[in-house]
Amino acid sequence: MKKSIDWAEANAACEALTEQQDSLTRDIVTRLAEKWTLWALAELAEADAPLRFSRLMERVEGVSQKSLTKVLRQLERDGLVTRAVFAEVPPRVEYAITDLALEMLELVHPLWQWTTVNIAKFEAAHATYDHEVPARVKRA
Amino acid sequence: MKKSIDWAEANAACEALTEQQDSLTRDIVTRLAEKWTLWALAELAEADAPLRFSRLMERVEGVSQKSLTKVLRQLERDGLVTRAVFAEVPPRVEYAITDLALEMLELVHPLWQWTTVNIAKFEAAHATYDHEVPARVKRA
DNA sequence: CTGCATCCGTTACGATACTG
DNA sequence: CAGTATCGTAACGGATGCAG
Repeated sequence: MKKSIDWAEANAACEALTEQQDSLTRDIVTRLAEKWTLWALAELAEADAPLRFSRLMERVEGVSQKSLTKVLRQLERDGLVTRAVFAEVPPRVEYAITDLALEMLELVHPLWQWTTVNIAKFEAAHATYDHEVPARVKRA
Repeated sequence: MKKSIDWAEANAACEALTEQQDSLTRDIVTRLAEKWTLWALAELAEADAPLRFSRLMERVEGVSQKSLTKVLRQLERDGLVTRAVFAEVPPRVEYAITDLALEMLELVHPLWQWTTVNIAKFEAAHATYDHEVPARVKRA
């Protein structure tokens, strides 16, 4: 069960990237954990069809217009969603998830799954933490 | 190659969690992508031995003391690293990665790997994005 | 050596009001 | 309907100085 990562290989892969590519990799992964990104992607994936801005906003419960707009713009820039504007009145804009994003979600899913399965361990860790004295271990 | 996620099942798993557990799951995943968290964990995993604060700080290039301290405290609370204080002079504090964190890294690794392998696609997406008019599609 | 306290600029996010 | 503009709050993260 302990297949342990090959760090030599992993480092080699990292160093094969340009400075810029390495930075971009970091950015992509970081963005995944911004407050609404994963949620929005998951809703688009689950819908399995293009969604209008307002439909998507209903599903991503609690997001503000501003934040959703920003997140979607970023995802579009990253090639993870497509944005289709229809010149109608009233205006219609549809967002859809790309194959690239679907592939990515396939990899994020096991991580999420594992976290939910092991959530008890994290709860336990938090419960026992209080004992520790954060700063000094010192006696009086 | 398109094994697509079973959303019904995924949702069921989510709803089996308490409000608090769901929130904690989100927190854990979110923290993984905070600026230094993954990097610090990876260094501890690669070292495969406890590291002193200053050794770790050398390896996590560019991190400030403040940020590293904060990250390590959080990881300790989450049960992902252990912190051993030795009552010596000068003081020695050693950080080590836990099995829980190693298990987690196993799942994060493929995501990172995939991102580096597909980095060209993201670069391409960014390169072609400029054409789009972010706001109005309007004619003149 | 470890790491807390403080200052400070930047970014994230929400609420509200307004436009095509 | 789908944003943009503006405002205010909060959190992030670096730099520096100090303490045990």
